[in-house]
Amino acid sequence: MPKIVDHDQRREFIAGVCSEIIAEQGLEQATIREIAARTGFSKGIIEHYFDDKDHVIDMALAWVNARYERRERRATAGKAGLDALHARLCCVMPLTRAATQEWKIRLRFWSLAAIDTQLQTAQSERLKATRQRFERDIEEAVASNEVAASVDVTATANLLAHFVSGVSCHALIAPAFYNKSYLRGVADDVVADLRQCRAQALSPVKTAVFR
Amino acid sequence: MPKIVDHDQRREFIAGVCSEIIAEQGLEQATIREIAARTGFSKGIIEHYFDDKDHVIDMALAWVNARYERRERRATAGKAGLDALHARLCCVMPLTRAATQEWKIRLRFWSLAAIDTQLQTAQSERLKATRQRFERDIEEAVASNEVAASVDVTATANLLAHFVSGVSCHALIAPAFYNKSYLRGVADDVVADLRQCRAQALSPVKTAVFR
Amino acid sequence: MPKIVDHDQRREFIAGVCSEIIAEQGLEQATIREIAARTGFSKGIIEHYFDDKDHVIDMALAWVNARYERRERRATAGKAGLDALHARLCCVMPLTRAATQEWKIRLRFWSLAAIDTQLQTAQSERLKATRQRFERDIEEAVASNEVAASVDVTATANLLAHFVSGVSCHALIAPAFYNKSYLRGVADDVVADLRQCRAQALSPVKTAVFR
Amino acid sequence: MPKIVDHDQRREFIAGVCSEIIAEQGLEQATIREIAARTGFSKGIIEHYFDDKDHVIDMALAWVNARYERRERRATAGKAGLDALHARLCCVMPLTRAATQEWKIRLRFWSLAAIDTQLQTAQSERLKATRQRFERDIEEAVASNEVAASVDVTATANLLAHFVSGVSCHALIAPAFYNKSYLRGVADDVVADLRQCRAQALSPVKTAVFR
DNA sequence: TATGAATGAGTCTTCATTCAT
DNA sequence: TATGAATGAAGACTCATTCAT
Repeated sequence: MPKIVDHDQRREFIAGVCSEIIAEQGLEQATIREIAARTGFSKGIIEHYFDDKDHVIDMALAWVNARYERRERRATAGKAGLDALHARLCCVMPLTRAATQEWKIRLRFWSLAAIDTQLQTAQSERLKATRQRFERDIEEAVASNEVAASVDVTATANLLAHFVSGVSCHALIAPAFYNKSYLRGVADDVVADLRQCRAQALSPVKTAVFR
Repeated sequence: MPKIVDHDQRREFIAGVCSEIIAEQGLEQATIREIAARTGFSKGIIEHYFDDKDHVIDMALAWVNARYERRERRATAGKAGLDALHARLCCVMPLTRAATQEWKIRLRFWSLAAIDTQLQTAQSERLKATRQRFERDIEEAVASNEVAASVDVTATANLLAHFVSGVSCHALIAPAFYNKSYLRGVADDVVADLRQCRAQALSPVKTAVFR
Repeated sequence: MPKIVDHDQRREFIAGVCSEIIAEQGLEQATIREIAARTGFSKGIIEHYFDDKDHVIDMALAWVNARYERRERRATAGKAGLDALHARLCCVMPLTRAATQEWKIRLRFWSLAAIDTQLQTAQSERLKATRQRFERDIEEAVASNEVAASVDVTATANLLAHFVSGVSCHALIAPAFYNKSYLRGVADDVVADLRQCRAQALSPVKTAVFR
Repeated sequence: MPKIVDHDQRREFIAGVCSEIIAEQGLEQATIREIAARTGFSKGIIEHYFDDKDHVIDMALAWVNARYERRERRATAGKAGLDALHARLCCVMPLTRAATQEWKIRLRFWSLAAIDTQLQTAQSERLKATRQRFERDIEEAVASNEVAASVDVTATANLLAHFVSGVSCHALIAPAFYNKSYLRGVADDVVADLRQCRAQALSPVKTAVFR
């Protein structure tokens, strides 16, 4: 019998290394050769566990996404409403090495999806899921009277998603200016503003932004 | 007797074609060969006018940025305050073929800058300039009493920048959902919310978001 | 206690599957991988029963030849003279799926032997054996007075061999034109013409062709 | 201006070298590397003149076919009827180095066409053209009373084609037995037998073979 | 006996770049 | 100024073969 190898486990390992390369050196440098060198395997072994290079890349993206979701679940476990929302924001934004790595990869795949219609489905699905998690948080906040019922949940969730994507992108390309302290500040502010909605009992506005 | 050729003009032409390729087919497809084929020039001519391929790419980015700024200046000419801000937002967001093309290219270069520190300077400079234009608009709006003086101009400008980047990215990868009508809607809402600040005479909050 | 396996039987099975691949997809596609996949065995098992890939290929050719001879013996059993000859012709020509498969493989190995002197010995031996079977048929036909004694047996056997190889090759590359009905027709004609030799009592000519 | 190179001429040169490799070492050895080495060019230059490897191979086959036809035209120039037929037979059969080379290549492509339906069209077209040239010769022979009018022209042309293909194949794999002297002998015999048809005024038979 | 993990050589192809003309 | 000939490096992929288990 041959050496027993857990294919999934090894695939995961390779995918993880590949995602590191993508984050550090770029998608173009994620060559079979580089992946082999970094994993310590030979070039051929990569093909042994994957159909082709695209398969490795796809798995690397999936690996990153899975890791992010695991992290987000851990960060929001036991929390609800604005608390959960705050944790979620802090988990997405590039506040840790892992989150920064994820954004570098995400940005690259967005730039691919922007050009290739075929890739848009997967990316927009993920976007939708993110927005829905925000919606759930806000709904909980409304239910627990943390936020005024007049708030447009969907519009606000969308705005939050746009805001968090934008600030994260900006943090990647101007990390000195949009540093961790800045990121934490805007996360606090955003949640605080949402909470204030209840206190001031404002008339309902569509987006609840800049109100 | 050599043929008289306007070098700058030709460089601009080539840079423009190159930026089209980047937007349509991706940075990797912007090969000397492809650029030569699309421009109708021979391969050698390309490197005759440019140092090397990177030079062409750099010029393509510059060309796109220049075109954007020209467009923005035209769109905001004669406007001030929230009017100018609204025009600026509508000009940046992927509401036209040109703006969409620009975002595709911008996104790609952001994904490069996220990895390569050397490229961050140029990108963050541009980001700063964008924020400053927003600041000027808001300051004008405050001066003309369109917006409450209590607003934190810099924080709001930053938020606007984050928001517009985020929504533009999302529009690229989920164009059906975040379509032109959606984009115009959020632009209207954002400006309307800012204006409402004055009417309700709210207590000052730091970010003026989700208040 | 090791599993009891009939080596020869398994080798035969693998060789048969390999010959199928060669006939359907070509010699180049007859890779260890493909053979393993088609047989259901693992890659290692193939080389366990064979020295190396060439060994498998050689056995595949042998397997095809053996199958052909078995088929020919059955087809000519109890027959003699022109009857046997006719049966032999019909058995060789690509009139059945099996015969067609055999010709595809034969053609490929001929094209190898044409280049590699080492392979010519085996192939020319087989050619000689075929010719000799034709000679025996004709001798019997002469003995039983089916064919004129003046016929040059060896020359005629050679001609028959050339003819049958040529028409079979042509049937492989122009199957619509040189179809089964055509093949049966020329087999009938050839035998009929040989028989007519006796009736017309022609003066002996060397090749007895086109006379 | 760049060095002036006649593309067609260079393509022809490369195709010729490629056909040599195919004939001497086999189609599989006709790699870009080998072609480059034999031509003295670098690997890249091959791609410069051809779309891809298949293009080179296709051109090599075309080159061989063209050379053959040129040779056949020269050999039959000024001849007609059985004279032309004899010249044609001697030109096709592997009596010269060139003709032998051609058969090695032809055999290989036949073995491909036998498997790949797509390739059959071209090959069967060439087969048809060959048969038609034989038909023309025979018709001329009939017209000039060299051959009995009772001969079935098409059937005889087909038979000649089968015969010449078969004997050529056999000469490739058993060159010692079916040597040049043998080939010339059967060519003479076949033509002589056709001529005798007239002399003996035989009753018409369908194939005029072995009569 | 059997499996499949692992390796490395070889193939086609693409590309930036240099340079002779 | 302009062309494209020529080179060589690098990439993905396929495959036979070896070997540990």
